[in-house]
Amino acid sequence: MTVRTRIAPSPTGDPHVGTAYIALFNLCFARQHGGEFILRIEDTDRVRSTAESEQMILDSLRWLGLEWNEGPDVGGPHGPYRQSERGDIYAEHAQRLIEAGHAFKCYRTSEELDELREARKAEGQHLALKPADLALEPQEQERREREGMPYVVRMMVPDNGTCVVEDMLRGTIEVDWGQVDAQILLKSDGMPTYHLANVVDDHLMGITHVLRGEEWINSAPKHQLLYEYFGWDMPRLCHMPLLRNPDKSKLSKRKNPTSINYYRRMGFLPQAVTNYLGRMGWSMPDEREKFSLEEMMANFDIQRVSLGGPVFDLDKLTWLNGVYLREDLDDRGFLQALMNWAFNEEYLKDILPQVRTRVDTLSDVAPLAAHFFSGMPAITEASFSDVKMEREDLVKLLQFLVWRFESVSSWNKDSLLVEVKALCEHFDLKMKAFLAPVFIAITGSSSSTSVMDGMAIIGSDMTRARLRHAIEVLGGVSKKQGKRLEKEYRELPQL
RNA sequence: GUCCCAUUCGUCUAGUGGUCUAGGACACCGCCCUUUCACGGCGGGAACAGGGGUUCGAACCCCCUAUGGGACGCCA
Repeated sequence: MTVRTRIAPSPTGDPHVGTAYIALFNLCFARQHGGEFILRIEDTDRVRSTAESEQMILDSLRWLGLEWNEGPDVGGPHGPYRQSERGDIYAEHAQRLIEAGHAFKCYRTSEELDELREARKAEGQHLALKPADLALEPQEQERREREGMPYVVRMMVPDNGTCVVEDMLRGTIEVDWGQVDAQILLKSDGMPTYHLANVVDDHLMGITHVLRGEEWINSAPKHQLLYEYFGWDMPRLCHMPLLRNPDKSKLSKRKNPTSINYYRRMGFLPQAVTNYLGRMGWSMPDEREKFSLEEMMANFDIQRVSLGGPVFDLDKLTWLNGVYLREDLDDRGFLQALMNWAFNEEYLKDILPQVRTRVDTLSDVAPLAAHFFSGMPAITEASFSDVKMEREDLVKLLQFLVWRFESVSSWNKDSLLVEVKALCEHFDLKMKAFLAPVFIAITGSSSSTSVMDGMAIIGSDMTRARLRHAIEVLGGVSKKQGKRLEKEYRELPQL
């Protein structure tokens, strides 16, 4: 048995807890059956993945104690789709489908596609674009081909009938082919989409089981059809429930800290995080709350996965972490954990330059640098009383900053400065005035180390979490207010 | 809008037709322990979404409704 999961790198390289969650279940499932667990990072867009962001993801999975196999090199662009010496296996396979009449070149422009979709929507119909909808008049097709216009390769899909897909947990899922569109297989730049790449290299790598997130259910018919077109055996599919925010929506960084790095920085023990993830939608046969990865693998049974999307509950994770700290560590172990966490040369070397020039005695260091070693600062609305700004404007400023920070692709001082400057301009504030409330939100006091450096060091999730915390302390944003702010934010000129 | 998936305490869950006046955990509340605060111990409130079937019997099987989520990209 060979089980695999694919992970999409995030632009910041921050590995999502959802990624770790899926990886954990893949690993347990594979090990339980004595199989291999293959992890593949993929990014056919090549906008997210850099050697650095890839490394960050692998590092944090390793930190959690998850292990994986490389899997065979099937000759395709591996990982972030590097070009292979052995040629482009995806283009070759797409060509095979075209020759067999299972795929076709589509010269439709994106404007035309928008129109088609608009028309669909106006009719109140389903939105799927079928091969027949996309077909051009033969002369037009020929013209565009002759003029070398860009094209994509799409798969043929039946117009109607029922597609039956088997899921290991959900049983039979039936989808009307009319709902399934003529999926793009090869983009106009020649790169494969997930759908093609996933099928082709899973087959070549001998994958027998695929455990992935529930959001892929709707694509399963396309994948199944591709296997049929190629005449290959299809791996068994299993769609795991999605981790949720407290409001039940799909776990997102907009509403929660979702990065493994946040939990690491926050001082959670890797075994506690892994254990907690293992309790999401799953339970040990004896229902115990605390178990190691080994125990989970030994007792694993995919059928014990419950399908309701579990809400990620920080309180319970925190409690569980406390249990580990108290029960599993003696004084020595605790010290070791502390050193592994933050009291090590690697972390301290980033902080010391911030601190050295600002102290007169060594005993000044701990209070001054406290925010590098803590979670949410102990602040109240009164903490902001020296800032000459209305409460509402304060909230707006912090909220806008959070939103801008959400899209920062590479978390370092320079890119943060770009965001801050942009907002200074928008609010017509000097940098100093703008940063005053940010300072309090991040460091918890009105005098400390450089806040820009501080944010760079504590990382994106911790920074956003503290800014959000400050917003809450200031009374939060009501739904109505949030909508208004969002509208204003969207109208900001993008830089 | 269309389709798909789901639905047991506020949250994570046990439960796969009788052992369910529904069990455990987090959170909350109370009491005990304690020179404070924690930890720990004991206890409490708190759920089968609703309606129809099937069955001697339904949290469990079927149907409908409701609610929630997901998908509908030259993202993954």
